[in-house]
Amino acid sequence: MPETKTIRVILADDHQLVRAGLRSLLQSIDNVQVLAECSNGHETLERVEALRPDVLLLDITMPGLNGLEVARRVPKLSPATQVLVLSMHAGPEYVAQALRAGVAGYLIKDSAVEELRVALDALAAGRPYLSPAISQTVLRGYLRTGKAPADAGAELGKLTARQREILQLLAEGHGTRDIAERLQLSAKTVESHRSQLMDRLHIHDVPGLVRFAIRVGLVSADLS
Amino acid sequence: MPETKTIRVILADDHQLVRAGLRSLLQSIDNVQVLAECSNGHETLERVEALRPDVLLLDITMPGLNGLEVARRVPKLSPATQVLVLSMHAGPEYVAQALRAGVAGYLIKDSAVEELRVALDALAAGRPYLSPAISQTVLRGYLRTGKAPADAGAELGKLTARQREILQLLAEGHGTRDIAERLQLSAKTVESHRSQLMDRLHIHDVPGLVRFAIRVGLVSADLS
DNA sequence: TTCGGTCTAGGGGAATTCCCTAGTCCGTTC
DNA sequence: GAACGGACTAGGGAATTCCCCTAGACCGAA
Repeated sequence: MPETKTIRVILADDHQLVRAGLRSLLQSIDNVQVLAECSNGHETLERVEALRPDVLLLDITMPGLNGLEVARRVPKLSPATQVLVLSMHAGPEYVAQALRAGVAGYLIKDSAVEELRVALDALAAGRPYLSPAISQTVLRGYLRTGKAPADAGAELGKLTARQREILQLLAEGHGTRDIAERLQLSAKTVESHRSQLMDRLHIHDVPGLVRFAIRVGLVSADLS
Repeated sequence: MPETKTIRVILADDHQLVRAGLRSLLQSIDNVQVLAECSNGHETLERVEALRPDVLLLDITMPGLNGLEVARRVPKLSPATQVLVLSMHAGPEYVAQALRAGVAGYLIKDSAVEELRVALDALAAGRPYLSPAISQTVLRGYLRTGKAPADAGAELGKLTARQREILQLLAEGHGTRDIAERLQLSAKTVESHRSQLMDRLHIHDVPGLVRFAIRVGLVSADLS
């Protein structure tokens, strides 16, 4: 079926050049009309309320008022507006946060142009849209836990105290034997904990654990 | 004077959507011709060597082979090519790193389209270009310290190109065997590089390397 | 040409990790 | 109060990686 109806879009991204690029891209899609561009959260909310777009294409990382925060407030100002989040991150914690904020679509910045078109059509028709790359991840989380995967901070809460303790020491650069001595444990026990916490976080390499620990603030990147 | 000469550009950015947007934007500038798009470091180097563009428009954050690393290698492959870095960050440490890597231009993603045009013209004419927003910052840094803001990035300069490449892959979570396959090397060679770069950095554990890599911006803590 | 630095890679032993199993303790539930 | 599940502990054995040393090829600089 041909899309006869025009999709009215507001574009919000704090990077002017990226925004201009996206606008140029959107304008090349025939049934899309760009109503406005916004560069910060508050401006976005004003425009949404005034113009009532069909879709708000929204970057998450914006200064002042976060993209997610914007998404949470949109329904009150313009109930018919569907929010399509544009994010750099495919991690389940980011996706989950966005979904909790009530967004109808989640598109990774590393997506094909065709995906953008499909997503816009879906949202305009009232259907949700998730980037294929991430929907698997999220779906796996749903199936396993029966609910949305939590964000990074919450992931940390899923670990036991012992596991957090060992994760931190690990991320600080202490080896298995070292940790075992500090905690008066067998090296084998420390291995068990590491293995178990890796399973819980679904991270199975040490660098990944270190990045996670930094992300959730368990350790800082600038230790000696 | 009218710009009669066409500026031949290669566009490198790992986010497909952003890339498409920029391409669309570039194509709307009349004296610019986009020769190719690249999504990773090695591909970029190949294309640069093969196509010898006037300007390489280069995003810094790319997986596998860092944008700065790409910039460092460009002159050997195509001496006439000017590198125009596209970065989210205006901080002096980022700018300084880029300048040390030999880039001719530094453009913040939050720039006006007109700036992109001006920057391309400048580089094509052999003149350097810095976003006005950052040149103040850098200048202030110079004035205050009397020298380039060295900081963490300087340590990174102590490593060879190969070592930086392997450090990045390591910090991204790739194992020794994995890295060896990607770079078409023996696992033993990768071990050698790791060992040598550890010596140079005086960091002798993987978590420490990961934190270092994050600190200097070689990798981000929030990879999926 | 010589020299130093880089990139490559192997040998061999030490150390660590991975996968599996399993006992103890403790709080919750039926 | 007995059963159950989760947390914490730990070992065996195989696989993998790490560590230290050596060394050839190559290249640019002195």
